[in-house]
Amino acid sequence: MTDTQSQPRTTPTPRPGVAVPEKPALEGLEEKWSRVWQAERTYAFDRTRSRGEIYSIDTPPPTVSGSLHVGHVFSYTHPDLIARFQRMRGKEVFYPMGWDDNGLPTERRVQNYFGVRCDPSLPHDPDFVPPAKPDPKRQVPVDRPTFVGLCEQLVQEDEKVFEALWRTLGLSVDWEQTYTTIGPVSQTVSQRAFLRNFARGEAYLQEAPTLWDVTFQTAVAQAELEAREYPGHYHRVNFHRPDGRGSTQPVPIETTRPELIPAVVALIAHPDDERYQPLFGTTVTSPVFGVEIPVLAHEAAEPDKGAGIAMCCTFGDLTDVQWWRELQLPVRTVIGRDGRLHRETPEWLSGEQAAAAYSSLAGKTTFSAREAMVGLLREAGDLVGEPTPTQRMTNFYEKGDKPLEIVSTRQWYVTNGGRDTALRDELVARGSEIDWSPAHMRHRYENWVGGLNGDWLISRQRFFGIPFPVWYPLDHDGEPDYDHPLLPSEAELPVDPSTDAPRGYDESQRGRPGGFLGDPDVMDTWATSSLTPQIAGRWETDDDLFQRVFPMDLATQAHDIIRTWLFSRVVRAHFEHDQVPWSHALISGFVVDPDRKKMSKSKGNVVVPTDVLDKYGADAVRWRAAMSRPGLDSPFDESQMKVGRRLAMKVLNASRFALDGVGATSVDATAVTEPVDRAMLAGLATTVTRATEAFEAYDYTTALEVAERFFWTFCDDYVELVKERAYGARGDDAAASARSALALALHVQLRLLAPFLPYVTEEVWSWWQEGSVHRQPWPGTDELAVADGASPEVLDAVAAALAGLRGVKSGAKVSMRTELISATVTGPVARVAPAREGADDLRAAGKVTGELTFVEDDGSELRVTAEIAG
RNA sequence: GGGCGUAUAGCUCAGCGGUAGAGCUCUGGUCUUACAAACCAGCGGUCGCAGGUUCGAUCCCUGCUGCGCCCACCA
Repeated sequence: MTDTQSQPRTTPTPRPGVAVPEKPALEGLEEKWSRVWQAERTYAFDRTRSRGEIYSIDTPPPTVSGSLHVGHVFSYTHPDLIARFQRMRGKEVFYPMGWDDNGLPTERRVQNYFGVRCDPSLPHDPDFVPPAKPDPKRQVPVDRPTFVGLCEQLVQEDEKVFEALWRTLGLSVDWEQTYTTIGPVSQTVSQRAFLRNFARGEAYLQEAPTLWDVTFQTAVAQAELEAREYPGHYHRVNFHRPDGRGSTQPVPIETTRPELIPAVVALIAHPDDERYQPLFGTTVTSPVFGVEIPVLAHEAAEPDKGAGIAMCCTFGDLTDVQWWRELQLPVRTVIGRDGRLHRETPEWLSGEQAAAAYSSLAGKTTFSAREAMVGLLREAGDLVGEPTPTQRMTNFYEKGDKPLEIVSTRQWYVTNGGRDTALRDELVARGSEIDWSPAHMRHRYENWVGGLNGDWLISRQRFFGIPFPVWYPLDHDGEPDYDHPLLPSEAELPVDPSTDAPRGYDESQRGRPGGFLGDPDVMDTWATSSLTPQIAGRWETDDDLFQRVFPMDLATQAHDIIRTWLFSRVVRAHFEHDQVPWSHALISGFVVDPDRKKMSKSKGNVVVPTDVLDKYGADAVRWRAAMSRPGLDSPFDESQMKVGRRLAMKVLNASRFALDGVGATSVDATAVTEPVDRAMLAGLATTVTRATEAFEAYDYTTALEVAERFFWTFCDDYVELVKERAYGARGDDAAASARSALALALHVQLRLLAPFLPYVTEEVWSWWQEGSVHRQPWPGTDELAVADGASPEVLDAVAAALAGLRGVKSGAKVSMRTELISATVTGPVARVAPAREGADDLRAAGKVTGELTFVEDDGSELRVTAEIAG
């Protein structure tokens, strides 16, 4: 990290024709400088540099079809702060940007925007024109290639908007290094990684009960679940003992989902539950349908829940899946992929009465079927009492609004430790190889990995995604052989099995007995974005680049996607490269509304970033972003934007004073002789050290705080103290000292502030220096060697004394220009002695025309008395 | 129920073993030729509660309480 320290230092040599505007302003700086940066390729990545000289960054590809709020702007600013610091430290920064355009959010947006929906069974219509007036309630069915084309068309528009926003914000991304998650590079990388996972046994195809969203009609993964409160009713329902066996007493159970009674396969109670022990091993019959099912014992049954005996259906919840698997129960599916009960009467309900009852449920949604079933139970006399309302937690797809069902489907999985303890331990251990900011975010990672209960489901029954590079041979009956998939070679990638034929076949054999079937599914977007380091680094297509940037140095993201994006990248890099994908993870918090609620479109509390950027300027917004520390949520408060804007304005004005007001444009180190000047530079050296240490520790907030604090003191105290002298009030030598110190201090401070305020610092730099401030070396204390041996204490003490003089005037309610006939500074020797060294500056700044006396005593602080003229 | 975080001035947050800091707000003042969308000065806190360790705790330990986030919870 320190190997960049030896590069040559710039010195404040003014360019010919220093030009300072009469009235500097913030307006227009974003457009002016982002244009220059693009034209000059200021942030272009030089790929000839070695891995040790490169600093590479993996940032989240934003969902381009999603809506943006200020939280995104904040969290995207954070990696830029680090990127700019590292670049100034001499690192060649690899800072690409990706667009996440693949997946369901884009499909949804296209459906609404064009008023269409995808029907993959339709033949391709190359002349399709979307409806002129989209009607979201009557979406026009379109074929899959057309639908994908519409998606591609729309995301291109979205991506332009995003790039413009990021450019305005001043992200120092190399815009020649962009990727999209649907583009050919991502397709090739995703398919290649998948083929390798498959070859190593890390990816597999399995028919199994799957969490299923009935709205989008796709499987979803554990990481996409969201538990929400959902209203329902407990129904007490009688099961019966078959005639002639033991007691005729009914067996009541409680259920919130009576519509699943036709799918019941067993009643289950805890093995130690004495109430039900006599029933274990016997059978009961279901109400209404009269299906005979066993009563079984299992540890997962909880005696104090409901009636203490549960009805197990295939499948009502994840516990049902566990029972079905462990007790080897049959599958009796009644709910279809559309969330409705099957239209045909299931074969196990063959009895006349059962079939008749089922016919009143067939084809209904779960909601309607539940109502109908309650009616049937009531008629049969098997509903005990009335249903009682309850609120229960139910799993939803995070983007969906109906509870998930569990449907048995064939899906692709990637192992992630959810079913393999050894792998889980390895992946947990990977978390410890990452340096986390803040450190406690590692617990989130470990918590999530430790709690996985199944492998990673990567297939989705959707359209705008990367297809699986897989076909299945069809036997003579036209049945697919899923155990022997046909795979392309890596050289053939990318492939689309819905339009490409596998090797050894031709298109005419698609769907024919003896022919082939393309895998209809696409990969989930996380399956692609889990490979962003490989995509950005051009894994396997540009090995030279890849070895220079991978593994990366930094991953930045907000804490909500540790379980998805962060973890999935670790999984992929673990399998493919046997290492972590980056050494450091910087986790942002959220920007929340003033009531500390998460911003969301539905709550209507979203702050639109373009509004605040227009109103306060990019530097102000970046300042505010930098003030929110890693991992901490931060309430949005518009008044704080003003503070950042004030700082940016102050940089312009103070610079104008130094450069134009007193002509402090160059440095003569030998001229810096005045104690106050040397003290200021000594303080600046301390500031440089502290800001650098903070940045090295990824603590950009502290780096900003120390630089900013120094800058305000510099403006309010130092500049005020030396102003008269710099104008020449005490002769040429004293003025030269002040001017050199001012120029040097400005030169250093512009660079300290450059990562945070890229626009104003660049603007000021351009007034008097060559090149971009963002390509200058980060300041070092060696540049301030002129202050060696000096102590900041002189400036501190003189500034305190000046504050005392101001206090006298403020108390007397007179102008700061008012002259003082006499003044006395009293205090301990440790304060008075340094104050005395700046006596002349103090006299000038405080307008002390008469005697200025210093008195040492035993007091702990400086005290000032003064006599006002007139 | 489990995990993590957090509790400091009206607000947003620093500090973290030696009797509290910043910015914003608020109050009063100043048109001081870099800056009036500025500047100067000031008011404001028994550092969530209860124990413990220590010569001494806002800071360390234990417990409690509040708040936030993540996970689990569909009988």
